[in-house]
Amino acid sequence: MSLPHAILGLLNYRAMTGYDLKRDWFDRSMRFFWPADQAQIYRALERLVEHDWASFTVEAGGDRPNRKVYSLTADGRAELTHWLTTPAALPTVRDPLLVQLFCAADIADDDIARLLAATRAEHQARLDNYRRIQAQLPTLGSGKRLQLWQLVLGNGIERESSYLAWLDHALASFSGDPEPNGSRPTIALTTP
Amino acid sequence: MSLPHAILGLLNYRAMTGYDLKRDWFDRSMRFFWPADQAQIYRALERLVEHDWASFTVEAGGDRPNRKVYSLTADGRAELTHWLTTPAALPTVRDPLLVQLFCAADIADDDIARLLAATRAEHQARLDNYRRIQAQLPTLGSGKRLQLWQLVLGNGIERESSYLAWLDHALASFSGDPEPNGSRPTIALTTP
DNA sequence: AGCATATATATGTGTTATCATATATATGCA
DNA sequence: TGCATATATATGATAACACATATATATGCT
Repeated sequence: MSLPHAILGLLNYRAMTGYDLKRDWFDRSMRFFWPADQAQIYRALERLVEHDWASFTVEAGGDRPNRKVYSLTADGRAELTHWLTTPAALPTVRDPLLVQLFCAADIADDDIARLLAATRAEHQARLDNYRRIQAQLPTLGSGKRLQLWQLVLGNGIERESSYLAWLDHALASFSGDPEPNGSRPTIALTTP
Repeated sequence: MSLPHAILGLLNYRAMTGYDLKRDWFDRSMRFFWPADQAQIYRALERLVEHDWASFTVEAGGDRPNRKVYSLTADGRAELTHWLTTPAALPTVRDPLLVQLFCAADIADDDIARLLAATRAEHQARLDNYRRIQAQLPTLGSGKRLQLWQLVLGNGIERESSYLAWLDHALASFSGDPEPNGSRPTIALTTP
């Protein structure tokens, strides 16, 4: 049930339409740690209203389509506070690359190295993107909110950095070249 | 479509029933990077047969229920090789804790610290479990297969270690105590 | 004797997630 | 003029995942 709660959390910042939620939050930031498309957002809003966690008022939009502006009810605010202070289940890991490696005993080292290199490029791109966002974060908020956003972004940067370090370790053992030493952080991948 | 391919990869090791797949692979190792329950496995096997990537023979099981023993067809072997050498889409990140932190501006630091500490305990347990498995891995395989399994497990260990480092950083900024220095690896969570 | 567990497969159902399409109007650009 | 894009909501369809239950038999434990 994280999507409805995520939306509660965003509506707590300000009252919004489904369109606003998607454009201002899911397309920009939420998608990096909880993606949802338009259809999911509108259906989640319906469910929030059913639970009486949110309500909406219709604003006739002159030339534009009518806007359904959603805001939290008292129940919704209580539910949000409860959810925000209750530990959630850990995310399940589901990584196709690990499945591929697990089953790759019959694949040539060269092919494995190519697979790793291609994956590396995508993780590097992700990390670069996170760093670009990090550079402009301070212009988008301040105070505790900024602190929290930096923390969340920091998780992504840490995650991708460590994935890249692991990929480099893996690449070193499947490509002909010996592992260049000193350039990368050493990681503990062998039995202690 | 990773689950059918994962099963192709396992059937490539040896011909098996759905029950074997679950008991010997999904319950033990696959679940750490591609979980699937019994219903999903049996339905995936049906799909493999439809695609003509696998076929089965029925073994009358005397006292036990009949066994449908699945093995790869030539097409299935070709499909597996192709999949194993083709880069897959990166896993989507969907982490409830990050949603909670992103929306936690109105929550007291103490409550945030409690949330982080509870999550920390679960990630620590995961890491401990990975390390236990790592210690006994060499008894379960050898050669290239062992090398690959160590690599996959190393990914989990690296992932959880780095998540813990990030959590410690986060905890330090939300609990009263100043961050004890020197005990933890420094991570780059501030703008360069 | 009764109960849990193991072997083995099958199906029903609900929830989430993804993708596509429908509707209606306004603005800006080539 | 025409086409893409933005504003705004709604729904249909499918795939993937999760959870529960059904069936049938054997063994081992208390």
